[in-house]
Amino acid sequence: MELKSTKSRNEILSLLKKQSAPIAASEIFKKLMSKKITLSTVYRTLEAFSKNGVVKKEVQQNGTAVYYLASNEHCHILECKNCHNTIRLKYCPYDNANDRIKKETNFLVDEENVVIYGLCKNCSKKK
Amino acid sequence: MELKSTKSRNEILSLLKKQSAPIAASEIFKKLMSKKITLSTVYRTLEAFSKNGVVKKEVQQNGTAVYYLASNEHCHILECKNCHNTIRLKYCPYDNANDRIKKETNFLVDEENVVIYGLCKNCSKKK
DNA sequence: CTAAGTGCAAAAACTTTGCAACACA
DNA sequence: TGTGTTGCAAAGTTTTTGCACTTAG
Repeated sequence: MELKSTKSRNEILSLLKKQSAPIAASEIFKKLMSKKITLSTVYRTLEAFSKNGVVKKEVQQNGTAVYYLASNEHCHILECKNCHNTIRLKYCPYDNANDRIKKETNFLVDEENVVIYGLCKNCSKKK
Repeated sequence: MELKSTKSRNEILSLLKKQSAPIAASEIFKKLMSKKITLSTVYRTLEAFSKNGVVKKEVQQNGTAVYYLASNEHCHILECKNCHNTIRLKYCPYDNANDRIKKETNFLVDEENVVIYGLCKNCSKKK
């Protein structure tokens, strides 16, 4: 798997760099509409990037996948189910939990939700 | 929304009671094949149960949804990505993490993964 | 009786794939 | 030049929906 550099791939990569939260393939497709990139190319590129470790994929609770740059630092995003605003956490809230799981069961958690769903301050007040 | 008791619903409910891990709609359909229940009935029943709080739904990382009885006790299941064996946790490993998030950001986490993915003892050794 | 549930088939939403044309290294 | 990449259209999966018929309460 060589990973050639092409126009499409560069566009997709630089778009991903601009994102502050994971993005869906269809969104990428829409945002790069003017660049005439096919949806299948978007999917294939994202898959290639995934295999290469450049991006990570996460399937949301609505069933659609979102992608984000596999940056060096492991971080999490809180997304409000109501207003869809996001908060970026600068630490991993699950480190301790995963350590405990490891100690007690020898189970190695390797796939956490990067996006954590819930209600933000404002929206939880309203309910 | 009344939630009538029907043959199909009773079958699905008792099947759910037998499960030790979340199950997909297609699996329910297959297991109840002899009972002549349509796949759309399975989906509609699960949706009705969800709305009623009888079952919960979770979308896996492969994009398919799984369902489980909303039992009184909040628990988690560790699923090995390699061998697919499951371990049932009797506590919520994320309680502390969610408390901290709440304190620091006022964000109320309400949708955790019930199924946590990773590698079990044996499979993590092999790699 | 009548609102809710079901079967069937068709549609929807997202993702993958086959194949021929194309472009990077 | 040759392998990886792309476009296009078609197919695959899982889930949802419309409508006429049936059933529980």
